[in-house]
Amino acid sequence: MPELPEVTTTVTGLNKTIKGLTISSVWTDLAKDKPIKQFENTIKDKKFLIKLKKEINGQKVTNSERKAKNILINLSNKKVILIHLKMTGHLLYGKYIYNKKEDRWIPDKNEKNSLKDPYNRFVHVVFSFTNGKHLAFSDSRKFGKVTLLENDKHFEKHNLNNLGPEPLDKNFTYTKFKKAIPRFPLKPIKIILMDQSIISGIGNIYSDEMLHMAHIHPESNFKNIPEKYLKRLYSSMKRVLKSGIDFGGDSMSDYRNIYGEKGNFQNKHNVYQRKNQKCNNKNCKGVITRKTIGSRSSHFCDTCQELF
DNA sequence: TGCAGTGTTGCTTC
DNA sequence: CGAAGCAACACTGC
Repeated sequence: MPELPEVTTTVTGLNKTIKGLTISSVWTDLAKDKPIKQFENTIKDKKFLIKLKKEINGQKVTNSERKAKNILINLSNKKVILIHLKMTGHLLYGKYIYNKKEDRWIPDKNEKNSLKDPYNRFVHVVFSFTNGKHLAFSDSRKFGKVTLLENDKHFEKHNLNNLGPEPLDKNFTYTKFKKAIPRFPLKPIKIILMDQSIISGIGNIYSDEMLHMAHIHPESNFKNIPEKYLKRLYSSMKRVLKSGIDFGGDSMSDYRNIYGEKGNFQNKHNVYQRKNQKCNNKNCKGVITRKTIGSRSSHFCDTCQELF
Protein backbone atom coordinates (compact mmCIF):
# COMPACT_ATOMS: atom_id res chain seq x y z
CA MET A 1 0.00 0.00 0.00
CA PRO A 2 2.44 2.53 -1.02
CA GLU A 3 1.23 5.79 0.43
CA LEU A 4 3.40 8.35 2.18
CA PRO A 5 4.43 6.14 5.16
CA GLU A 6 5.27 3.12 2.97
CA VAL A 7 7.26 5.19 0.47
CA THR A 8 9.07 6.88 3.37
CA THR A 9 9.93 3.46 4.83
CA THR A 10 11.30 2.30 1.48
CA VAL A 11 13.34 5.48 0.97
CA THR A 12 14.81 5.20 4.47
CA GLY A 13 15.80 1.67 3.50
CA LEU A 14 17.41 2.87 0.26
CA ASN A 15 19.52 5.36 2.16
CA LYS A 16 20.70 2.56 4.45
CA THR A 17 21.55 0.17 1.63
CA ILE A 18 22.38 1.60 -1.80
CA LYS A 19 23.69 5.05 -0.85
CA GLY A 20 27.23 5.42 -2.20
CA LEU A 21 27.03 2.28 -4.38
CA THR A 22 27.93 2.35 -8.07
CA ILE A 23 25.43 1.03 -10.62
CA SER A 24 26.84 -1.51 -13.06
CA SER A 25 23.75 -2.43 -15.09
CA VAL A 26 19.99 -2.64 -15.28
CA TRP A 27 17.74 -5.48 -16.46
CA THR A 28 14.01 -5.66 -17.16
CA ASP A 29 11.48 -7.99 -18.74
CA LEU A 30 8.98 -5.19 -19.31
CA ALA A 31 10.55 -3.33 -22.25
CA LYS A 32 8.50 -3.41 -25.44
CA ASP A 33 9.31 -2.27 -28.96
CA LYS A 34 6.15 -0.24 -29.14
CA PRO A 35 4.87 0.69 -25.68
CA ILE A 36 1.51 2.39 -25.30
CA LYS A 37 1.80 6.16 -25.15
CA GLN A 38 1.56 6.33 -21.38
CA PHE A 39 4.69 4.20 -21.00
CA GLU A 40 6.92 5.82 -23.62
CA ASN A 41 10.22 6.95 -22.12
CA THR A 42 9.86 4.65 -19.17
CA ILE A 43 11.40 1.24 -18.56
CA LYS A 44 8.51 -0.32 -20.54
CA ASP A 45 10.03 1.22 -23.69
CA LYS A 46 12.91 -0.69 -25.33
CA LYS A 47 14.42 2.43 -26.88
CA PHE A 48 14.39 4.15 -23.51
CA LEU A 49 16.03 1.14 -21.83
CA ILE A 50 19.08 1.46 -24.08
CA LYS A 51 19.36 5.13 -23.21
CA LEU A 52 18.82 4.46 -19.50
CA LYS A 53 21.70 2.00 -19.41
CA LYS A 54 23.98 4.58 -21.01
CA GLU A 55 22.99 7.24 -18.52
CA ILE A 56 23.19 5.27 -15.29
CA ASN A 57 25.87 2.60 -15.77
CA GLY A 58 28.95 3.63 -13.78
CA GLN A 59 27.05 6.27 -11.79
CA LYS A 60 27.13 6.43 -8.03
CA VAL A 61 23.97 6.79 -5.93
CA THR A 62 24.31 9.96 -3.87
CA ASN A 63 21.07 9.60 -1.93
CA SER A 64 17.35 8.88 -2.24
CA GLU A 65 14.32 10.99 -1.39
CA ARG A 66 10.54 10.95 -1.45
CA LYS A 67 8.27 13.46 -3.19
CA ALA A 68 4.60 12.63 -2.59
CA LYS A 69 4.47 8.90 -3.43
CA ASN A 70 7.44 9.11 -5.82
CA ILE A 71 10.90 7.72 -5.06
CA LEU A 72 13.82 9.76 -6.40
CA ILE A 73 17.24 8.12 -6.51
CA ASN A 74 19.83 10.84 -7.10
CA LEU A 75 22.96 9.96 -9.08
CA SER A 76 26.40 11.53 -9.17
CA ASN A 77 25.82 12.81 -12.73
CA LYS A 78 22.87 14.84 -11.36
CA LYS A 79 20.36 12.62 -13.15
CA VAL A 80 17.61 11.03 -11.13
CA ILE A 81 16.00 7.59 -11.27
CA LEU A 82 12.29 8.06 -10.65
CA ILE A 83 10.27 5.14 -9.31
CA HIS A 84 6.56 5.06 -8.54
CA LEU A 85 5.32 1.89 -6.82
CA LYS A 86 1.68 2.50 -7.77
CA MET A 87 -0.47 -0.38 -6.40
CA THR A 88 1.79 -3.37 -5.91
CA GLY A 89 5.40 -2.24 -6.37
CA HIS A 90 8.25 -3.06 -3.98
CA LEU A 91 11.94 -2.34 -3.94
CA LEU A 92 14.00 -5.17 -2.47
CA TYR A 93 17.71 -5.03 -1.70
CA GLY A 94 19.83 -8.15 -1.66
CA LYS A 95 21.79 -10.59 -3.71
CA TYR A 96 19.99 -12.05 -6.70
CA ILE A 97 21.19 -14.54 -9.29
CA TYR A 98 20.25 -14.35 -12.96
CA ASN A 99 18.74 -17.49 -14.47
CA LYS A 100 19.53 -17.18 -18.15
CA LYS A 101 17.28 -19.99 -19.27
CA GLU A 102 14.18 -18.49 -17.70
CA ASP A 103 15.34 -14.90 -18.12
CA ARG A 104 14.55 -14.00 -14.52
CA TRP A 105 16.26 -13.14 -11.25
CA ILE A 106 16.09 -15.35 -8.18
CA PRO A 107 17.34 -14.48 -4.68
CA ASP A 108 20.66 -16.05 -3.74
CA LYS A 109 19.86 -18.96 -1.43
CA ASN A 110 22.89 -18.18 0.68
CA GLU A 111 21.58 -14.73 1.56
CA LYS A 112 19.13 -14.33 4.40
CA ASN A 113 17.30 -11.35 2.90
CA SER A 114 14.12 -11.64 0.89
CA LEU A 115 14.08 -15.38 0.32
CA LYS A 116 10.74 -15.83 2.04
CA ASP A 117 9.16 -12.91 0.26
CA PRO A 118 6.38 -14.30 -1.95
CA TYR A 119 6.76 -11.25 -4.19
CA ASN A 120 10.15 -12.31 -5.47
CA ARG A 121 8.40 -14.08 -8.30
CA PHE A 122 7.16 -10.71 -9.59
CA VAL A 123 10.59 -9.12 -10.01
CA HIS A 124 10.50 -7.12 -13.26
CA VAL A 125 13.44 -4.72 -12.95
CA VAL A 126 16.88 -5.33 -11.42
CA PHE A 127 19.58 -2.75 -10.83
CA SER A 128 23.01 -4.32 -10.29
CA PHE A 129 25.76 -2.68 -8.23
CA THR A 130 29.50 -3.12 -8.38
CA ASN A 131 29.48 -4.62 -4.86
CA GLY A 132 27.64 -7.67 -6.26
CA LYS A 133 24.28 -6.73 -4.71
CA HIS A 134 21.03 -5.79 -6.40
CA LEU A 135 17.98 -3.59 -6.09
CA ALA A 136 14.98 -5.52 -7.38
CA PHE A 137 11.68 -3.90 -8.36
CA SER A 138 8.86 -6.39 -7.94
CA ASP A 139 5.38 -5.49 -9.14
CA SER A 140 2.67 -8.11 -9.61
CA ARG A 141 0.27 -5.83 -11.45
CA LYS A 142 2.99 -4.06 -13.48
CA PHE A 143 1.43 -0.64 -12.87
CA GLY A 144 4.66 0.79 -11.46
CA LYS A 145 6.82 3.38 -13.16
CA VAL A 146 10.60 3.40 -13.54
CA THR A 147 12.12 6.26 -15.51
CA LEU A 148 14.87 8.88 -15.55
CA LEU A 149 14.68 12.60 -14.82
CA GLU A 150 17.26 14.62 -16.72
CA ASN A 151 15.85 18.13 -16.83
CA ASP A 152 12.97 20.37 -15.76
CA LYS A 153 10.79 19.16 -18.61
CA HIS A 154 10.91 15.64 -17.19
CA PHE A 155 9.87 16.89 -13.75
CA GLU A 156 6.91 18.54 -15.43
CA LYS A 157 6.07 15.46 -17.48
CA HIS A 158 5.99 13.17 -14.47
CA ASN A 159 3.82 15.58 -12.55
CA LEU A 160 6.45 16.46 -9.94
CA ASN A 161 5.87 20.20 -10.33
CA ASN A 162 2.19 19.90 -9.66
CA LEU A 163 2.27 18.40 -6.17
CA GLY A 164 0.62 19.87 -3.11
CA PRO A 165 2.57 20.52 0.11
CA GLU A 166 4.10 17.69 2.13
CA PRO A 167 1.77 17.05 5.09
CA LEU A 168 4.58 16.29 7.56
CA ASP A 169 6.63 19.34 6.59
CA LYS A 170 7.07 21.59 9.66
CA ASN A 171 6.19 24.58 7.47
CA PHE A 172 2.83 23.05 6.57
CA THR A 173 0.85 24.92 9.19
CA TYR A 174 -2.87 24.72 9.86
CA THR A 175 -3.32 28.01 7.97
CA LYS A 176 -1.62 26.56 4.91
CA PHE A 177 -3.66 23.37 5.18
CA LYS A 178 -6.87 25.41 5.14
CA LYS A 179 -5.66 27.53 2.24
CA ALA A 180 -4.65 24.53 0.17
CA ILE A 181 -8.17 23.16 -0.05
CA PRO A 182 -10.88 25.63 -1.13
CA ARG A 183 -10.17 25.32 -4.84
CA PHE A 184 -12.70 22.49 -4.91
CA PRO A 185 -15.14 23.30 -2.12
CA LEU A 186 -17.80 20.86 -3.29
CA LYS A 187 -15.77 17.70 -3.53
CA PRO A 188 -16.05 15.16 -0.72
CA ILE A 189 -13.26 15.75 1.80
CA LYS A 190 -11.91 12.23 1.28
CA ILE A 191 -11.34 12.89 -2.43
CA ILE A 192 -9.67 16.21 -1.60
CA LEU A 193 -7.28 14.57 0.87
CA MET A 194 -6.21 12.04 -1.77
CA ASP A 195 -5.68 14.65 -4.51
CA GLN A 196 -1.90 14.84 -4.97
CA SER A 197 -2.09 18.37 -6.35
CA ILE A 198 -3.67 19.57 -3.08
CA ILE A 199 -1.70 17.57 -0.47
CA SER A 200 1.09 15.09 -1.23
CA GLY A 201 1.21 11.45 -0.30
CA ILE A 202 -2.21 10.55 1.13
CA GLY A 203 -4.06 7.57 -0.35
CA ASN A 204 -7.08 5.41 0.39
CA ILE A 205 -6.07 3.81 3.69
CA TYR A 206 -4.67 6.81 5.49
CA SER A 207 -7.46 9.14 4.32
CA ASP A 208 -10.03 6.74 5.82
CA GLU A 209 -8.08 6.50 9.07
CA MET A 210 -7.50 10.24 9.53
CA LEU A 211 -11.15 11.11 8.84
CA HIS A 212 -12.24 8.57 11.44
CA MET A 213 -9.83 9.99 14.00
CA ALA A 214 -11.19 13.47 13.26
CA HIS A 215 -14.85 12.27 13.49
CA ILE A 216 -15.58 13.59 10.00
CA HIS A 217 -17.70 11.70 7.44
CA PRO A 218 -15.68 11.18 4.22
CA GLU A 219 -18.47 12.66 2.06
CA SER A 220 -18.51 15.97 3.95
CA ASN A 221 -18.07 19.11 1.88
CA PHE A 222 -15.00 21.02 2.88
CA LYS A 223 -16.79 24.35 3.02
CA ASN A 224 -19.29 23.01 5.56
CA ILE A 225 -16.77 21.53 7.98
CA PRO A 226 -16.62 23.60 11.19
CA GLU A 227 -13.26 25.06 12.20
CA LYS A 228 -13.09 22.82 15.27
CA TYR A 229 -13.33 19.67 13.13
CA LEU A 230 -10.97 21.00 10.49
CA LYS A 231 -8.33 21.62 13.15
CA ARG A 232 -8.85 18.09 14.35
CA LEU A 233 -8.44 16.79 10.80
CA TYR A 234 -5.17 18.69 10.47
CA SER A 235 -3.72 17.09 13.59
CA SER A 236 -5.21 13.66 12.78
CA MET A 237 -3.53 13.82 9.38
CA LYS A 238 -0.12 14.33 10.98
CA ARG A 239 -0.74 11.75 13.71
CA VAL A 240 -1.95 9.01 11.39
CA LEU A 241 0.86 9.48 8.87
CA LYS A 242 3.52 9.57 11.59
CA SER A 243 2.04 6.46 13.13
CA GLY A 244 2.18 4.74 9.73
CA ILE A 245 5.88 5.53 9.52
CA ASP A 246 6.50 4.45 13.15
CA PHE A 247 4.91 1.07 12.43
CA GLY A 248 7.00 0.58 9.30
CA GLY A 249 4.13 1.02 6.84
CA ASP A 250 0.95 -0.92 6.14
CA SER A 251 1.14 -4.52 4.92
CA MET A 252 -2.56 -5.38 4.97
CA SER A 253 -2.03 -6.25 1.35
CA ASP A 254 1.41 -6.70 -0.14
CA TYR A 255 3.69 -3.84 0.96
CA ARG A 256 7.15 -4.98 2.02
CA ASN A 257 10.13 -2.89 3.07
CA ILE A 258 13.48 -3.05 1.33
CA TYR A 259 14.43 -6.20 3.28
CA GLY A 260 11.18 -7.93 2.25
CA GLU A 261 9.66 -7.50 5.72
CA LYS A 262 6.07 -6.52 6.53
CA GLY A 263 5.10 -3.31 8.24
CA ASN A 264 2.62 -3.34 11.14
CA PHE A 265 0.19 -0.49 10.57
CA GLN A 266 -2.48 -2.93 9.32
CA ASN A 267 -2.88 -3.99 12.96
CA LYS A 268 -3.70 -0.40 13.94
CA HIS A 269 -6.61 0.17 11.53
CA ASN A 270 -9.74 1.61 13.05
CA VAL A 271 -11.80 1.61 9.87
CA TYR A 272 -9.96 0.45 6.74
CA GLN A 273 -11.13 -3.07 5.81
CA ARG A 274 -13.08 -3.33 9.08
CA LYS A 275 -16.56 -3.47 7.52
CA ASN A 276 -19.27 -4.61 9.99
CA GLN A 277 -16.84 -4.51 12.91
CA LYS A 278 -17.36 -2.39 16.00
CA CYS A 279 -16.16 1.22 15.97
CA ASN A 280 -13.11 1.74 18.18
CA ASN A 281 -13.81 5.36 19.09
CA LYS A 282 -14.42 5.98 22.76
CA ASN A 283 -18.08 5.72 23.80
CA CYS A 284 -19.20 4.89 20.26
CA LYS A 285 -21.45 1.88 19.71
CA GLY A 286 -21.40 2.20 15.92
CA VAL A 287 -20.34 -0.28 13.27
CA ILE A 288 -17.98 0.35 10.34
CA THR A 289 -19.61 0.88 6.93
CA ARG A 290 -18.04 0.43 3.53
CA LYS A 291 -19.15 2.65 0.67
CA THR A 292 -17.73 3.58 -2.73
CA ILE A 293 -16.93 7.28 -2.87
CA GLY A 294 -15.47 8.72 -6.05
CA SER A 295 -14.86 5.16 -7.29
CA ARG A 296 -12.70 4.38 -4.24
CA SER A 297 -13.74 2.11 -1.39
CA SER A 298 -14.28 4.10 1.73
CA HIS A 299 -14.65 2.91 5.32
CA PHE A 300 -16.19 4.92 8.13
CA CYS A 301 -18.41 4.87 11.21
CA ASP A 302 -21.85 6.28 10.44
CA THR A 303 -22.46 6.91 14.12
CA CYS A 304 -19.49 9.00 15.21
CA GLN A 305 -18.25 10.52 11.94
CA GLU A 306 -20.36 13.59 11.27
CA LEU A 307 -21.58 14.52 7.82
CA PHE A 308 -21.28 18.24 7.13
C1' DT B 1 -15.68 -21.90 -10.07
C1' DG B 2 -16.14 -17.25 -11.18
C1' DC B 3 -16.10 -12.85 -10.32
C1' DA B 4 -15.68 -8.84 -7.22
C1' DG B 5 -12.20 -6.27 -5.21
C1' DT B 6 -7.41 -4.33 -4.81
C1' DG B 7 -3.11 0.50 -2.74
C1' DT B 8 -2.48 4.71 -7.99
C1' DT B 9 -2.50 7.66 -11.64
C1' DG B 10 -3.11 9.44 -16.29
C1' DC B 11 -5.74 9.56 -20.44
C1' DT B 12 -10.06 10.14 -22.85
C1' DT B 13 -14.47 11.91 -23.07
C1' DC B 14 -17.95 14.92 -22.04
C1' DC C 1 -11.10 24.32 -17.61
C1' DG C 2 -12.97 20.47 -14.54
C1' DA C 3 -15.21 16.10 -13.42
C1' DA C 4 -16.04 11.31 -14.22
C1' DG C 5 -14.86 6.97 -15.64
C1' DC C 6 -11.97 3.72 -17.19
C1' DA C 7 -7.50 1.55 -18.62
C1' DA C 8 -2.92 -0.15 -17.50
C1' DC C 9 -2.46 -5.73 -15.22
C1' DA C 10 -2.68 -9.83 -12.40
C1' DC C 11 -3.53 -11.70 -8.31
C1' DT C 12 -6.37 -12.98 -3.91
C1' DG C 13 -10.32 -14.26 -1.51
C1' DC C 14 -15.12 -14.98 -0.98
